[in-house]
Amino acid sequence: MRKPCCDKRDTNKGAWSKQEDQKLIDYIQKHGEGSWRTLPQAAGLLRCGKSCRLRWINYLRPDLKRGNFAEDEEDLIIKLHALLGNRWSLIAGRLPGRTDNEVKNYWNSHLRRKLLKMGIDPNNHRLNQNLPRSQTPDASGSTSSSSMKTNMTLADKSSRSAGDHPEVFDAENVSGDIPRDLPDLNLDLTISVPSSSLTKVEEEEQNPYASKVATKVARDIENAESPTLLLFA
DNA sequence: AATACGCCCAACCGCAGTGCT
DNA sequence: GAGCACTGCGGTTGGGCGTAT
Repeated sequence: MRKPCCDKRDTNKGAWSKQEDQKLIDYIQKHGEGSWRTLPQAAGLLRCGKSCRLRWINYLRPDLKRGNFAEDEEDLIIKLHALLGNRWSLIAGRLPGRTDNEVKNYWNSHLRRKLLKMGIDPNNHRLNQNLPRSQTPDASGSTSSSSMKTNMTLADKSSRSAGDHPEVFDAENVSGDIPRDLPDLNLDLTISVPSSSLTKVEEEEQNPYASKVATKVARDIENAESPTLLLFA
């Protein structure tokens, strides 16, 4: 039996106060991230380490981009979800300043619905035959989303490489039972990790978190069995 | 104005992965 | 190799808020 991550009797739960936020920020600015288990006590917080980590990553990190998702971010999420499924941390890793939680919430509250409205099954990114397609305004192409132009190239490529993501776009099936007016995902993924002329070390100094995520994403992509994923590299 | 309803998002929970002893 | 501690991830929950009735 695993011990709980903290003694729940002595920890606060629920929304964070400004004072708690400030304590956490101050502590991390002084000592850096990590050691989440011991951090709360060291920082004088009555919180569980996991809670501190989540608060920092999802809300307090200085490099976070707050506010609405841009259209190109939406497109990218849809494309990445088609390839990666619900691997939110990987998807968020390609969206500078966005967190996995934010992406996940945005997907569940906006993008899922948007795809459904367009007659696309958000789980497998295939056209849902039970839903009306052309009647819906979005499905007729009124959407300005660049991802919905007709282009099957990458989907074709990915068809044999879905590998451990059977839920992803399967063009082999598509060719058989999906009509040609399929709104396509234009999986031409050209967005890259924010680049700069900085060296890796300089980059890490300026933005340690983004750098860490970028490294992890690159590693995950390299390790991915699916050749499709190499397109991100 | 009061209530019901639906949506959004921060936070929690449990499990899996990884590294250390 | 086993056991443990710690971290990270994805699914889920619930409170707050806006809108509809």
